[in-house]
Amino acid sequence: MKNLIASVKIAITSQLYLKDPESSELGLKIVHKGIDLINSIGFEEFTFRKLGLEIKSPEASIYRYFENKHNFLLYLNAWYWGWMEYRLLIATSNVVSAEKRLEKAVFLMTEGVQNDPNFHGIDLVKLQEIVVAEASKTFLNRRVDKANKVGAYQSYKDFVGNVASIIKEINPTYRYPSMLITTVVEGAHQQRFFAEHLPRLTNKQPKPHYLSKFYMDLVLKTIKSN
Amino acid sequence: MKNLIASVKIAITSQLYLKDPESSELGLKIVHKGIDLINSIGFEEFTFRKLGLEIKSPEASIYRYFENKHNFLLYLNAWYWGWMEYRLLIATSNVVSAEKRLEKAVFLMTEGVQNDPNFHGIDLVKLQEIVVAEASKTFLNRRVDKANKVGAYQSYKDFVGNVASIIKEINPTYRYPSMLITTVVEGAHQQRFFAEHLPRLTNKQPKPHYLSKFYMDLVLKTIKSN
DNA sequence: ACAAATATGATAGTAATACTATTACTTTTG
DNA sequence: CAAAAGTAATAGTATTACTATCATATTTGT
Repeated sequence: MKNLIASVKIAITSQLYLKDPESSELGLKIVHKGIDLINSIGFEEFTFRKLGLEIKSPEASIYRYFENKHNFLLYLNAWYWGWMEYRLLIATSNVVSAEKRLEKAVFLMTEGVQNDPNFHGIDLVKLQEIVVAEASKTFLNRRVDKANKVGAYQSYKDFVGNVASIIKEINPTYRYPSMLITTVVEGAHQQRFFAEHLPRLTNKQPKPHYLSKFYMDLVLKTIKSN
Repeated sequence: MKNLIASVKIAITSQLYLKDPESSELGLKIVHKGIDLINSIGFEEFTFRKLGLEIKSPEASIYRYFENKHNFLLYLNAWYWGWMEYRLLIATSNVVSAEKRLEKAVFLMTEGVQNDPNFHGIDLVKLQEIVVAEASKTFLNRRVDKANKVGAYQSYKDFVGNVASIIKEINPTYRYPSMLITTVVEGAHQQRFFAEHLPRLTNKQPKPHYLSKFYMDLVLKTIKSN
């Protein structure tokens, strides 16, 4: 088997899979084509049977990697936030000004992937679209506490923790950094969805980066005065 | 049949049901017990078969009122926002100061139902819990455009429109009122959920109304300066 | 008061989903 | 080169998300 592991590997708790999908060709195919399929038909319509037809492998083979489609979505979500942590690290290292680092973080949280659209063979544009449209389903259900216990949301928490410490640098007395960050992350996702489907619930602007500007303005005003 | 319609009726597009559930005893039972059941087992686990067992009526009878459980959730959501509009109207009428009206609106959007817990026989505390935990599923799916066309989100849009016009009164040049409001509404829902299940993603405080204070502060700072 | 319309109950049936199980074949590896 | 591990092929099950049919009960208009 050729080496499938590149220099940077996104670490994901082994509790989310039965067998590491990055350890075999079939596993990688499941992830890559799974992203394509969820992106094209949506998570509700997505089944392992359909994915099996796509990759020309039986449904049962996919079940050897993931217990069910919910865990597959948890896996993709964890991978996404692991990758976001990595991007945050790169974007902020060697930047002295905390405010500049915060700006980079907000940009990452609110804007779509642009360059670097492929990493470890994963289509990052599609993966991000999945996270925007489906990620809230990873926690808005009765399995959330169990999933949390096995570390399903660890990389998301770490990301939020990292941005929170930037805010603490800027204003050490500010009491709600995590609340503010998750409001921005989930808010930005919703606004992007609304802009496409329910425009009256948002205020789409023609100018580039209006979303990150809106949220950056909101964050700075909120944490600075008082 | 006795009169089931009280003085104020929440108007809901007839496209969301096959037969108006407020027009019969069975219909009301479906709605009341349906709220109880979704609240207790979650929307994924909820089926019309289970609800049928609860109300001792066959599954098929429920299908005469709602095409499927997704439309049932849309109906509950529409009802909730219709009721919120009504609450907003009551809370803001005869209040001269726009800022005071905005404060009341933010309070409604971010705090849990407290008094008035029963309206038309509907358990509003449970209904609100359902909206917090499940409402995003009403639009985060492939049927959103179809549902939007038949007016499923009308009362939510109206509510947002009403609050937006208060913001416009305070700052007529502010460009993102709807974006700001939906960020607050969806954000507050998420924070309440996080406080219970993923505490590291929020900053829960022991003091009362910390959520509405956080969001009121955020809104005022955002719309005022500049 | 009574026929017609309407609402509900009882029951059955179907296609698809979300899995589990078994056995056979094919690679990889020590 | 044999044992172990991975994959394919196939079949089977319980549940879900409906649809259909027919009998019975209730309401309604005249």
